[in-house]
Amino acid sequence: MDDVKLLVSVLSQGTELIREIEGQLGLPCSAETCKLLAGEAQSIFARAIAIANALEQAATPTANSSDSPLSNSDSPRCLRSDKAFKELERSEMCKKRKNLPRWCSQVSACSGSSMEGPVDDGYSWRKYGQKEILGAKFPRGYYRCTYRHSNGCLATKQVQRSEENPSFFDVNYRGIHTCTRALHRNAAPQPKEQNAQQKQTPLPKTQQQQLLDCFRSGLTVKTEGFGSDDGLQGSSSSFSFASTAAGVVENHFSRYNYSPTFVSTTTSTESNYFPVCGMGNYVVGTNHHGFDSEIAEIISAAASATNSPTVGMDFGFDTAFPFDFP
DNA sequence: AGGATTTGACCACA
DNA sequence: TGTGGTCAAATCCT
Repeated sequence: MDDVKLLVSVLSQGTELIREIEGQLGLPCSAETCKLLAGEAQSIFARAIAIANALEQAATPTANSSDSPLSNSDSPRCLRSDKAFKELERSEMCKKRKNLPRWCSQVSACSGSSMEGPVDDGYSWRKYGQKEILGAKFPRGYYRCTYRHSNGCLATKQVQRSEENPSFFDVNYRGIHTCTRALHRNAAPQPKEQNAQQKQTPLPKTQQQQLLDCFRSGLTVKTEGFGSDDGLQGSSSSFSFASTAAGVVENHFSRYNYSPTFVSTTTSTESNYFPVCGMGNYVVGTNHHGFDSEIAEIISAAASATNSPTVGMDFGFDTAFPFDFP
């Protein structure tokens, strides 16, 4: 039942956003704001779909009653011995994690910030482990959602410094945030763990706009390794955004392990983050084909727009990948 | 004092 | 049996 409440809550947030967009429509020069809000709304509704999917899975007769990926906090703990319960919980969690969507991204260590981790991705993470990985120069850090216990959010991520370029971090995300806190990250109490790299102070609207414009103007879309229409039919596909001004932004997607690779080398000391959370919304359940076709549309639009590999950002980057500047 | 991080130990899987 | 992922007690930080 908590899951249903969560779903209602998320949908309400979406409705709020739509209202906000409506309010913006009459105002001059609000197109960009509308786009941003639309992106946010899209992300929220994708989250709602994820929750609905999870509810459906939990409702299927074959599903274990405690198999809800959203909440296991209300399992009948009192009916079992603590140790037995923990063992059972562990094995159930193990099964669940196997089915969680995964995707990875590469982010830069924010210049001027601590080198302890990549830039904020908009969510609150709590570190629960670190391990030396065989053959790897740098240890891997294990993080889970701060609201794991309160909201049953199973999202986790693994952060490891890239060996090729130690100023970048390889971040592996697992699971989708089912907590609603992330949507209100500015309002919610933030953990102190992110230190300098997490500045939660919202940017003034104009500054947000500048960042977005700056990012857009410096982006190039390259289509790599695509034949024609069958570019996405293979086992993997990729395209990249290369920022000629500020650095490189790359995305690599594959059918079974989407790997959006965002590399931001913005010189801004303000926290910025790419919507890896939004990306996650596209790998919910079995919606892979929808995501693929969306990418295919984007790529074909980019390819047909011009023979030059460089196109403007108006092909819908912020629709497919809504930005969010805290 | 409460929450976050560290780190050794445990467990599942290949 | 080795390795990666997670747990949980100890410790740190605010």
